[in-house]
Amino acid sequence: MSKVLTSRSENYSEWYNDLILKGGLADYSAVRGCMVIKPRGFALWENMRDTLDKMFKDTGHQNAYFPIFIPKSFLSKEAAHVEGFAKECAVVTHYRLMNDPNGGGVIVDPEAKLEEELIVRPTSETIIWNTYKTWVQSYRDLPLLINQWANVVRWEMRTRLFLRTTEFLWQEGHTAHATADEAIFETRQMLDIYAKFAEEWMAMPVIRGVKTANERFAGAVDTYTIEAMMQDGKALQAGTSHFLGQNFAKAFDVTFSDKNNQLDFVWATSWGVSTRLIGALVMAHSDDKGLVMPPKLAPVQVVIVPIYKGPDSIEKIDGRIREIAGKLRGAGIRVKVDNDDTSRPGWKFAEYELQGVPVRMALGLRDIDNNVAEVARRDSGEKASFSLEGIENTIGDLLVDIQKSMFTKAAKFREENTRKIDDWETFMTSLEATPGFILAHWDGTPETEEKIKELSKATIRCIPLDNEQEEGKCILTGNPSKQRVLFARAY
RNA sequence: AGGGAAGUGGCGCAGUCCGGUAGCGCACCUGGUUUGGGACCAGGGGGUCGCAGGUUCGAACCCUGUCUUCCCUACCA
Repeated sequence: MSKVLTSRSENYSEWYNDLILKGGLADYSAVRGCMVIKPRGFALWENMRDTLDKMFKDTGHQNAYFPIFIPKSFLSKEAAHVEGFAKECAVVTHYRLMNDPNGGGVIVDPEAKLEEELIVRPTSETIIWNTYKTWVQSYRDLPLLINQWANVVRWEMRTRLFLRTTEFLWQEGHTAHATADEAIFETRQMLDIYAKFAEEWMAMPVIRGVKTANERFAGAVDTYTIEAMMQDGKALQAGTSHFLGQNFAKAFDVTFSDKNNQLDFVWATSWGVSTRLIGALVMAHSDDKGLVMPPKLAPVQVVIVPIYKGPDSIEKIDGRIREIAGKLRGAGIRVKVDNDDTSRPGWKFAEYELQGVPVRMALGLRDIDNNVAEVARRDSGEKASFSLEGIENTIGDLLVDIQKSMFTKAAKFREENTRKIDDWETFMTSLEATPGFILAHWDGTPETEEKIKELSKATIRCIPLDNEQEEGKCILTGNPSKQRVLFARAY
């Protein structure tokens, strides 16, 4: 057997790329920095999307859609916002091609220059707030709770499948409120929804926290984040929720009359998660055999592989398998039956492990005679013989257990790789030797944060919410500090 | 943008130093035997060697130019 995957310990980046490509989630595309999401990867995204979408709607949000193009002038209305995105925007300057008069292919028609260039949205705050201006007049129009599922483009220098691509899919929520308190509540509520999704659906423990000024979203007053630990000990920002204050309302002149007929600017939030979640899922759980999907999101939860012994057994086995698959589906389980006769069982076993299917059932004549199936769980690799009597309940319970075990395992890994450190030397050696999360004191100044980043490549991932207050001395400067913050190297 | 490497069937590569008309593994197609951990045998199809010039009787190989991609540094969901 030739080696299929690079091992985690050998080369973490290559391992990750192999998982995506060979696990069939995505491919590189003809366009630099962009990727093709393949059906298997997209099915995973759809499961994520549908789950999140329901959570958004359960909290009163509605979906809408805004244009992909943003007039250049919109971007200059909020100073910090431009600053943050200007360097990575794709710009549309022309609207027509023509045949090259000098022969050859087509060229941009110089006559067809746009009067005002259009930016391909890197995020939609500006075009949305320009619209909200016309939607909001009175406190009766508030709150405005809108989400959009869309693609955005950020012209990054270096890309990485799912984690950082030039174009990516995401959802972005944009809300408007009458009071700051209400907007802050919304910001926190959406952060909690993201955390719940990460932990209960992705089986990925996250730390909720607030970003420091340096790491804040361009144009936000406060940026909240969920940070997850990947298996190489690095941090990944998995979702953000921003309290935007009145910044965008002021930039786009969005005002409303309150009950006392007083005019005020609205208070805003925005929040988003992207296809990066797929990258997070892959890096958080997979092993050297391939992907490991949490049952709640896995496009296929159970694969049934028949084991034939000569052509006469096929009919007998297939009949029994259809029956079992029917029972499982009846119990709401997503089942695939692989009775493709062109590949052998051993190949299928390896393939579904690569794809991360949580449960595999193998069924041969031997099993049918004993009224059992061989059941293997992907997360631990354990195999056992299960009675076919009430198999739908047994498998249902098993899926629940796998979901739970995956979370427990990831949480344990995070705990083992999170340390409290109080001196600079240990901080540096620890980052090199055993990457992970470090809880350390910081004097609260952007300068110190910047200096630490420069020296160690570690950034403050967040100031955890409900953080324990504790007197201490800054890891770098020795200045007084009131609490520990979360440091890590990050993706 | 600065430094490093690579472009050869669908994928991964060898061949380049030393020029002689393209090969290996996987995948694919046909037939057969198989099927409880990535099967085996036999036969078969597919590449103007990134592109453009040049040197030469002759270029994947030498020379010049050019384009592209990947890796390492700064930004980011």
